[in-house]
Amino acid sequence: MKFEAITIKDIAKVLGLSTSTVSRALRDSYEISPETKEKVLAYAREMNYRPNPIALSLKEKRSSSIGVLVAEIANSFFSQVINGIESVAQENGYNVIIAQSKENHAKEVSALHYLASRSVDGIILSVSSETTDFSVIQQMYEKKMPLVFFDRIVDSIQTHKVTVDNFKGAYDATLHLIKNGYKNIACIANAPQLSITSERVNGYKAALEKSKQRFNPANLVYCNHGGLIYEEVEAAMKQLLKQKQKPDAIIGCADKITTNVMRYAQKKRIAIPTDIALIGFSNLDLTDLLSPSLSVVRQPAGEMGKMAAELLIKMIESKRPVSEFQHAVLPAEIFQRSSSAAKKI
Amino acid sequence: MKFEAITIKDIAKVLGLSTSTVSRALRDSYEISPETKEKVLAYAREMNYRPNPIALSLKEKRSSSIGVLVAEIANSFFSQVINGIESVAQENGYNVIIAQSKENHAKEVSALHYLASRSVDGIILSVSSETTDFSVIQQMYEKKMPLVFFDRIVDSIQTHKVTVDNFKGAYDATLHLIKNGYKNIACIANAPQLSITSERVNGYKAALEKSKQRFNPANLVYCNHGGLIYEEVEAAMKQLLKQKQKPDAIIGCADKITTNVMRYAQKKRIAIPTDIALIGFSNLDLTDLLSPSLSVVRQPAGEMGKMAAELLIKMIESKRPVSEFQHAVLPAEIFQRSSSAAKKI
DNA sequence: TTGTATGCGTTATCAT
DNA sequence: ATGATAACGCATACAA
Repeated sequence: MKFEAITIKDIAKVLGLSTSTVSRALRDSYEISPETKEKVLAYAREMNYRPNPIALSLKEKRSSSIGVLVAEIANSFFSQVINGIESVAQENGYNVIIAQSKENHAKEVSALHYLASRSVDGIILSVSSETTDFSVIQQMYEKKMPLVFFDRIVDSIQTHKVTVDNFKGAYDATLHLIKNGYKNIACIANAPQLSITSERVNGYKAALEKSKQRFNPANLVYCNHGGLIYEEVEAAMKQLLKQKQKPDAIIGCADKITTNVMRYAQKKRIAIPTDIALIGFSNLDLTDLLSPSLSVVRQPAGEMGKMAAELLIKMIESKRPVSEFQHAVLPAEIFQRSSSAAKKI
Repeated sequence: MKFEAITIKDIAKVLGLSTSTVSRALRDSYEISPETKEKVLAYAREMNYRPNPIALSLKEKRSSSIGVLVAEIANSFFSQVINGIESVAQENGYNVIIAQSKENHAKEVSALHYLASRSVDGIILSVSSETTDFSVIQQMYEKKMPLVFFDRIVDSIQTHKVTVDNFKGAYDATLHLIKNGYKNIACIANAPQLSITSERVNGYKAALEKSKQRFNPANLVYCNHGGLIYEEVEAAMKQLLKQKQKPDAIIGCADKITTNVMRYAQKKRIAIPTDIALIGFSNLDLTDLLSPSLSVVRQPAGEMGKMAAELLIKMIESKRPVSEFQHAVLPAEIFQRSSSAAKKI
């Protein structure tokens, strides 16, 4: 049997006061005499009184908790985002409830219902790579659930959004390869329906165009599960490498795609970057140590989380419906390893 | 203004029934006539009625949420553990509330108070590397808050514990180096007050002893912040390398220590394993791709999380106080990269 | 079979 | 300056 926490009622009984008096004393109301106030405060401190947040939630019709929906917690990008969210939430007296979709639409829907049924005050989310049907999200939006998208956004829903400059990240990465003499650059992208995918692919294409390299559609392969499954990336690599004109470099458009390309290269004894160069989006801790095999496009994940949490909390706490929605676009950073150390370029 | 969810009272009013009848009909009570039941259920379904979990919590004195306290969410080991916890929690109708200590005792204490004040039904935790004073945890324990420790446990508190076989992990790792001909193996360990630290250090010492190698105290350095700060590991490396008898191999006893040793080696242009070998505890995704620079001791993090969550939920839901506490010890796995692929040894 | 009343912990409103 | 009461949404002991 669990320890019963002390309540206002307990304090009232012991001190021979009414619950309302105690409540007011604790909230430092002006209409309570200094002596009573002192007495109540002293006793409350002594007994380590803490207001019951659940009772408070019931009364205030808010739970002081925000839901976070990501594809996969055990993914460095998402865990870094959650890290940022948690720190801001904590500062503002909110708690963070985590749910994951595992890149699966059905799980995503059930997780959203789950969060809503937990009466979170708002939700920060990144849609699963599988999702093409946004009706559940749309529904929550219409029911005025405060939402903030990050990374993988839904264009058709008008709310705060936080993303990185995916276009520029991919553009810079491609240009980086071109400048280093690569002439036949392939791109393994995430699921085509994701906003981040088209942005990155467009950056890739734009860099080719600007450098007068022709875009070859055979050099662009999509991974519908975001590279989560190794076999998916393996198939993509096989497809790319069976061409007569084999690519001499690859852009990996997601964490998992990048690492699975490396895994494939290792398995097939393809040397990076001797046989083929690789630059990838990745937020893994070690990626800057991996070179010379790899250059890395790193997303400011913690910052994204913080910003998303700030926007959401502002949204929750504003009395009137928000009229102006922000779309914050943060810069990605490209890291390249020189002979000595990883350096930002 | 947020959408107002439908309540039992609303249903009762529309259907001309009392709230208790509706409540009972929804819970499929035997004392309600089939017709009434049908009517209520149909309307509830139509209106997409969901019971308010907060009201339920207030009534039942349980929140159906479990708190998780880790050092750092954005650490692959912890995020993998959280991943496991979340999946089990979800299955059992619990939600997961995250808090992090950042390896700081003051933050740890405040996070614990925070979770308790959020009236979680139980807490899964791994103590911060800084912590030497367990009085707050002890207090919660005495107040019957269900607790499950994982990884970094507190021996003096009698409750369920989930750890990996740290002794054997370090023992095997050391033996692995010895078998490969290393003669002067150093160990960079975590904070000395952590349970995992002494276990790993003991495994290291035992392997040396068994192989008739003398343990040299100068070859053992502790990192009080768990290697979280790069400078800490840098200092440890400098200390080790300034000896006349420089070590020819290093065991890194934590994720961050391992990667920061690599970072140091890279910075100082020390080749791994040519100049010095390294085997480290690490749960990073890429570590098995890093070789030949590194062998890795990997912890079954997801499993630990699942097991911890199962134990905690069982504990929460058992009516009587638990009499027998489990201490589950899971095996660690050592990975070594051969010329072609990472293989488990 | 159904309805009424009470309580979970808190605060706001209305007395006194 | 303080107390009594109602309300948040739900479940349940007790009446009818």
